[in-house]
Amino acid sequence: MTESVGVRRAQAQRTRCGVLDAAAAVFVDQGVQAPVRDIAERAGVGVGTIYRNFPTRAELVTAVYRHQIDACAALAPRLLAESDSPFTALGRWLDAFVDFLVTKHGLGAALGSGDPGLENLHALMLDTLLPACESLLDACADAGELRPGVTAYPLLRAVGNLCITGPDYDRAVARRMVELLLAGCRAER
Amino acid sequence: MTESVGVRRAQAQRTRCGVLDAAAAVFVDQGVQAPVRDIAERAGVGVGTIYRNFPTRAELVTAVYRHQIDACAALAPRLLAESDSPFTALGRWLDAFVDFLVTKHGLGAALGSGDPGLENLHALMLDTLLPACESLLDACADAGELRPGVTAYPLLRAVGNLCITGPDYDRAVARRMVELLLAGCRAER
Amino acid sequence: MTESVGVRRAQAQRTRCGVLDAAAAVFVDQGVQAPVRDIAERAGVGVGTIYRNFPTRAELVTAVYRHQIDACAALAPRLLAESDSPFTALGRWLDAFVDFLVTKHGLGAALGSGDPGLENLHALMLDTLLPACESLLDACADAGELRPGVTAYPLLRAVGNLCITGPDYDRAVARRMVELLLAGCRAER
Amino acid sequence: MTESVGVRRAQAQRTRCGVLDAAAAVFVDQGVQAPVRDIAERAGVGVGTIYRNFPTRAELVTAVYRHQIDACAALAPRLLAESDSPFTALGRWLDAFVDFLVTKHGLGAALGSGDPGLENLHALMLDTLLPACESLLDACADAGELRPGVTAYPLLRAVGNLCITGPDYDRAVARRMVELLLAGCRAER
DNA sequence: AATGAATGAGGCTTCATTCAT
DNA sequence: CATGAATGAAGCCTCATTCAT
Repeated sequence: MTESVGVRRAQAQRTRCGVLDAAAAVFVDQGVQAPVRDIAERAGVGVGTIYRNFPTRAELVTAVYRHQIDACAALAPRLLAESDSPFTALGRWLDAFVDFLVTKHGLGAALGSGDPGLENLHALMLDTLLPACESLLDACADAGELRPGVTAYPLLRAVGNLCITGPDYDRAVARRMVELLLAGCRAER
Repeated sequence: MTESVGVRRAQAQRTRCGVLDAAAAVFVDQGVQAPVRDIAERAGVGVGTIYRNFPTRAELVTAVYRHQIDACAALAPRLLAESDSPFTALGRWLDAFVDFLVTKHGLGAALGSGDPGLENLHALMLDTLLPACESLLDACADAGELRPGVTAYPLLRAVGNLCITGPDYDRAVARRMVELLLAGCRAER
Repeated sequence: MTESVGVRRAQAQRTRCGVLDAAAAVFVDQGVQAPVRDIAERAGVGVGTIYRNFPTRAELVTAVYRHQIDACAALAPRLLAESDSPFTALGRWLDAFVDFLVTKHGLGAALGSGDPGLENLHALMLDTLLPACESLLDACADAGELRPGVTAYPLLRAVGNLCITGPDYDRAVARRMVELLLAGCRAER
Repeated sequence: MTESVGVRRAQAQRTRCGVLDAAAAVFVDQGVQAPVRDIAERAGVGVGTIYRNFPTRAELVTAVYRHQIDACAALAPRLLAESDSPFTALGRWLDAFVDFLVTKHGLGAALGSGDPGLENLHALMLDTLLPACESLLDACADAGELRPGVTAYPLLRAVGNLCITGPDYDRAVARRMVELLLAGCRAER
């Protein structure tokens, strides 16, 4: 009896993961505004299942990106330890962030859209990425490598915006633009 | 007879302008994907009138922004003549561009959306703003003030993206980020 | 003064004819349900002018075909006089009718549609073509060439229906089918 | 679990049938171009249900008539076996076809409309009725009862057209006209 | 009498969301 | 828990018709 409950829970967990995978894939293809039914189909479940697990679209979007966001945040201290200078670490970390954003296209637009239902995601990113970014910026500032007044939140938002790609403005271009922005953040010598 | 036709035409022209004003206002509130009916209501006309004057949404969007785009483009040579250095002129011109984009927020998102059908607008901006920006960049390059490899199109797209504002990321922040990007475009000494 | 009234009337008459010509042409291209605006454009007038002259679509349709209907009716006595036998005359007359119907495609469908607003046209055809057809049938009956029980009205309706053409069922096929129907109407020997 | 799914499917099937019945009824009243909403209302369902089951109007129309078309086609060999002569069988079969067409009046018009998108229906009729008719015609030809050059497709189209009924041109008249057409198809002795 | 701008009803279609099984 | 059929609001667009000039 207790066991069967465990089995059921495990099954539910697997369903949930399947939905997340499907949603991630569909978001790549169609953006975060993709029809719920498309996600359900890709996951091989009914739409009701999506709604049970993620009553709002924002919750789904948030859940989809939580893992990657966590991974990205966890990267910061590692890069800081590995790199020659804090500023180099910051550059590498932003590269990773760009990769994350550009791969999941539609996310950048979603973040920038000001959609009130996406505040969860926004909050999530703030909660995890902001501290990570701040730690890097602090290190840069301590090393005298950072132009004064550069703060984490606007920087992340700016990078997020720069990663809204399209035809003629692809990942490579986005990276280049982030590079330029970063160059502008370096303390003048 | 001829006169009354003229009167009618004038009235139609006024209607058309009313639609453009309404559309501009609604675009600010809701973005360029706002329902046609909302625009019609704000303009105090029927939806049919919108469709009569602007058969496709792209034509409406384009018309809404055409004047301001033209004005912005015309600013480039003037600033170039007035300013101490080409790079200063570029900075001022981008400020004007930012003002334009931020005021009409939704335009940035529209440009970044990759929505086919908005290619008219895209083309319009390329046709008018790209040459303006290029003239400034060329002048900067001639003066040795520009980091090699910075070109007009990605720069405009990037600035457009940086101007997608929201709560906690307003016009002032956007300006600041564009400033940093621009700083990154300056040739290192 | 009286003259200028005459001039105005003549002008109005010309306008009316222009509309009729345009409508006829548009009906050939798009059928009798073509948008009023298309007709107005083709005629080079405003839609208001159409409505002034032909308050209902049925009146316009009727007017468009009146001349040709009259001509077709007038053909009957001529063919009867020219032909070897009344049945031959009937065949030729139906050929002319088929040509009329098929050329103005959409008319057949219109007649068969049972559209209550097209009863004028229906009445017109009855008033003019029915007597013509009856005269031919009577002559055939007198000559003993007609299967008993064949009457004008159903025959005209049937021919009208047979002339609803489409891809893979064109004028030539329609003619052939009318021929077969006619063959079925000939008295058995 | 499996059972409840079965119940749901059965319910869905009943809904589907209800839609088909409603559509058939509405088509009789208003023709196959009737507004989707009218069909939905008559069926007591939402418009979405119509679109779920029949994404295009053509699919709906096709489904509505499929059963009867199949039944009609299946009649051909039976009549051929039962009847004295192939030509008699052909006559009886066309009678059945006429009954089918006249009862669902709107079908004839649909077939004759040339509306693209209704090609499914067209194809369906070709696929099922054409071979049936051809088998009868072949038998007639073998028996020397058929006028040379009479083929199935135009004949079916012609009969379809003859069955576009209206006031003063009802089922009985349509039958009579088809009889005459058929008489014209009989080989002359 | 002619014009054509404006209107808005009406039809189409999509999809987020609910709920009975 | 999962399902997916059903719903209907919401957008889109077309065009018949009116009416001020």
